[in-house]
Amino acid sequence: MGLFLIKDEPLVKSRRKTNQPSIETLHRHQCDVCPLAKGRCKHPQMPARGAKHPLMYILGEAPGAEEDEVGRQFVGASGSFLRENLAEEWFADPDGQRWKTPEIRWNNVVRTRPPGNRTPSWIEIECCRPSVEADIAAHKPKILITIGGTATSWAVGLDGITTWRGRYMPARIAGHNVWVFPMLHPAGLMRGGMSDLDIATFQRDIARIERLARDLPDADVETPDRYDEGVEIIDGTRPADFKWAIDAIDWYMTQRRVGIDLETTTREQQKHRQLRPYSIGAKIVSVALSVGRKRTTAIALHHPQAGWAKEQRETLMKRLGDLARNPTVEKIAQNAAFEIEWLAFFCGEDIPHASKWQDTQAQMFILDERRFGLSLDAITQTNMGFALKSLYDLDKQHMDQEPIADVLRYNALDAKYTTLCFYIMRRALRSEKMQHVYNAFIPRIPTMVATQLMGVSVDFEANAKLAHPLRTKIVSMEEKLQELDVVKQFTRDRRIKFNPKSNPHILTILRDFVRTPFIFTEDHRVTTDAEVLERVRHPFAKLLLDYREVTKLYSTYVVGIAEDGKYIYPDGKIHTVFNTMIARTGRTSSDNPNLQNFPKRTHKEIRAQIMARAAHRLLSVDYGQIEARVIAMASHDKFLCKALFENYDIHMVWAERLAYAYPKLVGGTAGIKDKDKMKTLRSDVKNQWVFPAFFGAQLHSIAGYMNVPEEILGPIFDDFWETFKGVRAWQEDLMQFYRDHGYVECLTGRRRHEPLYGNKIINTPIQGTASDIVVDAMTRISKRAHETGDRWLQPMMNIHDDLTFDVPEKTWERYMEIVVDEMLSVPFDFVNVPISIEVSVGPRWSEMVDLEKFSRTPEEMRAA
DNA sequence: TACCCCTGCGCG
DNA sequence: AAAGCGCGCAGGGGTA
Repeated sequence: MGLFLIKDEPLVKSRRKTNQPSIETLHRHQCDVCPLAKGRCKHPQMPARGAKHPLMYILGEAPGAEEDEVGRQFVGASGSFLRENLAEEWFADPDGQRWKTPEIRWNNVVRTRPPGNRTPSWIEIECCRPSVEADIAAHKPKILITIGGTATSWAVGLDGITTWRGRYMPARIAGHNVWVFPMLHPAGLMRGGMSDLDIATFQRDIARIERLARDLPDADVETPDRYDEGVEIIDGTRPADFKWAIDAIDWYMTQRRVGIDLETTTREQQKHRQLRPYSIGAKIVSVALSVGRKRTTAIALHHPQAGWAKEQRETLMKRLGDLARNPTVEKIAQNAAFEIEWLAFFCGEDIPHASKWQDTQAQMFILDERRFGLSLDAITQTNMGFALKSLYDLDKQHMDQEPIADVLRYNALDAKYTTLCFYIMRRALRSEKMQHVYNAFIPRIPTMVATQLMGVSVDFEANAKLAHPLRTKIVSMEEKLQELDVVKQFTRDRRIKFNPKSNPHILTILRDFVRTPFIFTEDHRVTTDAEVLERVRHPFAKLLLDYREVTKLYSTYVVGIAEDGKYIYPDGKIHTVFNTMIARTGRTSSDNPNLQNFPKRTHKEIRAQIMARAAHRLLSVDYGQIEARVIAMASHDKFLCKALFENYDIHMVWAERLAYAYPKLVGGTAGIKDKDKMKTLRSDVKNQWVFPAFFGAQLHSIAGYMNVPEEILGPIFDDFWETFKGVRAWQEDLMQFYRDHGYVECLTGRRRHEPLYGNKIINTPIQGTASDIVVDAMTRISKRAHETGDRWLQPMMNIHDDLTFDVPEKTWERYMEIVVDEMLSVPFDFVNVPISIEVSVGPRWSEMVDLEKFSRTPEEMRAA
């Protein structure tokens, strides 16, 4: 037991320095050793106030000046703000003094005012802890409202109040269980200027507490004596272990739902730092299966201390694969993509879609998509009142190096608490009426894994062909830069070599030697970005721009995918990760490497490195104008819908209006008749005016992007919004919805939560819904690939509105037909405009030829 | 050395 | 504080 640092208290980061007193000393001597006791206060050691049997216990940081003066908590500006926002019902007290209430008790983490209202120190907090804990335990509130970061950290050991506000979690304080509701501190809001939206968030947080306070069941916290309940550990060292392990797997095979967690490793010191099954020396170290409290089994696999014979281990792996693909057993995992990818790699590529997977991370993402809340720590903390992973000190990258007993117990508890949290969050999803959103989300996880497993082929010759000239260019440009007068001046003056990648160096040169004013922005910052450098008429600026262009290409897109590059696995392929729970709008993101930002507009040749397999073709199908179509679906704007039905070019209309009003944009009145010039202007209008405006950009910024005086654009802009008044009304409705609910919703029901500012509110339902349409098609196609056993139907990439496939060249048209049909069969009933897609085909990614466009109206979709 | 934050820039 | 939005990666520069 000694190996595990499990304590009967929430996590508290050790802030102890060697020369400081121990926590025990502070807890024992309290005020006698507290630095604040020596200070001059009117009301030191302020006792808690309020109800004897409170429903809610409000815990602040420390008394401020006014609190100290009066001798009561929460009477200053922050306290008044808080009390004003509490509902009347908590203040039945007839004298109107809003602290003598039958329901609320008030206290602070530190009961004596720190000088100057500074944040109390660690020592001061610990000196006060026993008395505050004792008061809470004595008065047994059901709800503990922690105001601000200090109080929240005091109660549950969690830092980052902005991450934790808006959630609630059970915690155990001196043996008494409470529901902790972290709140932003009003003082912080006041410092930040108290925007309407911030106040609204604060008020909604209070309203949530008031809504839940009476209805919540009593808080329940998992205590350490229950950790090992039902847990069995099989390491293969005892004679009966093999039969025991096989019987266990067979038993789990009879269950409806099984939690599963893998511990894995890859060879040390290799170039891939990720735990991916494609890596050199990749091994599944152990597996744990669980049905919750009743039974959890951890089985060693490829651990050096495991006692299996080779055949025994192979049998176990095979049996594990059978369990994984068994369609009558649903699997529950924390980040299922990880388990699916490893199992599919070692036990069979049919595994992703063979059975249903549940994912606690996905549950949390649907309930509250904020980042940092998705780890198993955060999930056990919010659901069961303790942080699981932080209880251990194991090297997760190399679990085969850790003692087998530690690995297996850690593995077991992971699976067990993942399973228990799954059921808790399932109830939460149901009560929030979000279960159907989660259900729709889940199939995209195996889909993305199937995509990752497929991998992307790289042409190393093409890579080398790009790398050589780029390297030469970079070297020669570096030399040229050093020879410029301004650079020599810099070197002489500062006595350091100029580094063209260093912004401070560049700024110094531009400011002191080139002497350009352009580096200073409107908002009093300095920048050396391309927009600025383009305005500077000096060879230094030009050369630097060119240098940035080639170094960007070389280091971001070429180095890593050389034959020995860090993104190339032993199979010679890229296995990019497609994340489903990173982008808060619900879009996918791609990393290691990111394939979603490979150059296309100016240096398409970089894409030559990505090629189809032998005798294959790349097939790309992308949705045309998907976001504009979603705006039409969301807003029902008559003009926009009509334009999309009739293929009417809305951008050119406004380009013409603008050209007449401000001919300078096309080089004078003659330019209005010049087709090329108007085409360029149309594209600017589209990207710098129409779409930004649909996404909430204001006249001021748009006039700025377009380089048109506000007085000239203004009247046309008003006409623009008169034409698209449906879009405008939708934007306003969205803002109102957000104000009412504290979140915005995609048309598919997925939500994004506060705090949200300005145009994020407008953008999220658009980007999110568009992504849902694409990913849903991707999932249907991926499932079809699984069902038909046709692996080439599996998508190879998703680039937001695009799905790319790697199909046999002889039959590529058949694949195109299937893909086109699926992508045009959008199953959502909010579709009210035609959907259109564009197909391109080529031997490699730089040589894609546009082929055909297809579209389908909502009526046609419903008929089919 | 590892980690964080910043700037800059690629894509949709 | 204001801002079309959403990402990932490279590299500098500072800190523990």
